Amino acid sequence: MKRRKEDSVKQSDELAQQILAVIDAIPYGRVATYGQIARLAGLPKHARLVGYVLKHLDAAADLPWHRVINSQGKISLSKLDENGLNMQAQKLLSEGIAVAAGKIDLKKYQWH
DNA sequence: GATCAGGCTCTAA
DNA sequence: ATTAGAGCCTGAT
Repeated sequence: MKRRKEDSVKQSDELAQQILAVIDAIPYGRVATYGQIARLAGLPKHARLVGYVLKHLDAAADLPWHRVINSQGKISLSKLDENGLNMQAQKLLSEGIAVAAGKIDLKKYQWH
């Protein structure tokens, strides 16, 4: 992360902003992959950063982080609720997105 | 600065 | 279809 001095400050902040903006734009009933989000945000190779940002900055924001999955259509997190079920999968299911064995059919639900 | 780790991705086996 | 290894980049120590 070394850039021109003028950018260095807002750089990281903007990256997060862009990422969040893209995620926020994911429509109901649709999902997107980390890589896709990174690309749309203008960050072709920062798929991991997307995950990182979400993990740390989702609490207060009302972002549909559950609509973000990896390129294989799987859920990477293993956050479980009191019933031992995957929270993300539940949110997706309640939006009408089919989740079979932790996997989602990208052909049908991926956002373009 | 040098190092490490991470909700990833791509390709090959 | 699943797994393993290498690549990429950033934020945190």
